[in-house]
Amino acid sequence: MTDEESRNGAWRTLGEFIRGQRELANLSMRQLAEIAKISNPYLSQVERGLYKPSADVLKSIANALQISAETMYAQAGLLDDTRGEGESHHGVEHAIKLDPRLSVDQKEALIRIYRSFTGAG
Amino acid sequence: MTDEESRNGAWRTLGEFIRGQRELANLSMRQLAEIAKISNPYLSQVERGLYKPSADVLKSIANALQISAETMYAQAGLLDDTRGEGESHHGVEHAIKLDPRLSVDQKEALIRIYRSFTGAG
DNA sequence: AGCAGGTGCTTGGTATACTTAGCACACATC
DNA sequence: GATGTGTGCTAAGTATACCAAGCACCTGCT
Repeated sequence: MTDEESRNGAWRTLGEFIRGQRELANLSMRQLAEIAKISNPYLSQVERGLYKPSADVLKSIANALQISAETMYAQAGLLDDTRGEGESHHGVEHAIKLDPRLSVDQKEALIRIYRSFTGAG
Repeated sequence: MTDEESRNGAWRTLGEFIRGQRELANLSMRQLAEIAKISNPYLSQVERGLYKPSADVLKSIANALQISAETMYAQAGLLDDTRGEGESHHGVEHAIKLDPRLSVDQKEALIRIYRSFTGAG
């Protein structure tokens, strides 16, 4: 649910944004819905801010409108937070955390060693 | 859309990814759920790949785990991933090499350990 | 006047994301 | 042994994202 923002917040403008992009691309609801593989009534409701589409659908729509998914998520307020505040300077730690070849224990070990080298922080 | 892939595809690994990050952060399900403002049973189901969380929830979890929403979406396969995963195993070594806080010896040590963990190649 | 094909929107239902209550097991402390 | 607190998981319900069918309106055609 995440608060009441569900209905008032960025989702409203997201619908307007989609409608704008759709009209800009000279597509009817049915056309866009067809391409994005969603139903046209649903698209209608999304554009009027009645529903908040899932990221799946969002990506599909972005694709159909030939804009990046990132732009879409940004408009949806899903990327907002201060651009990687906590992690931006953790190049090594971040890379370690994301490495699928390492077990959790191995990650912990590596990070511990890394921090001992850099003096924590 | 996402017919069978809904349950077999990237969503499975997303759950594993979340679980890994959670354990790495030394958080229990209830703790993480508390921070991310979702219920712990739901988190359990997400981690086992039974459900695909909405972008909203995904962002919330990412936030709670102190990783960027983008990384989360990339893992979920929701971002036309142009980057992020390609660096998966070169990522760590590369990040180590680029870190200005590490001495050459320290870099060599870390990389050696890292390779011993991954079985090198 | 009629119908054919376009537009966006409403209705009613299904699938699934998500929650609250509670189970089953482990490890303590009494 | 009992009691309390931790863990993850199950069951059953609610909320909502999403779809198929169809309505109301407009425009052009014959």
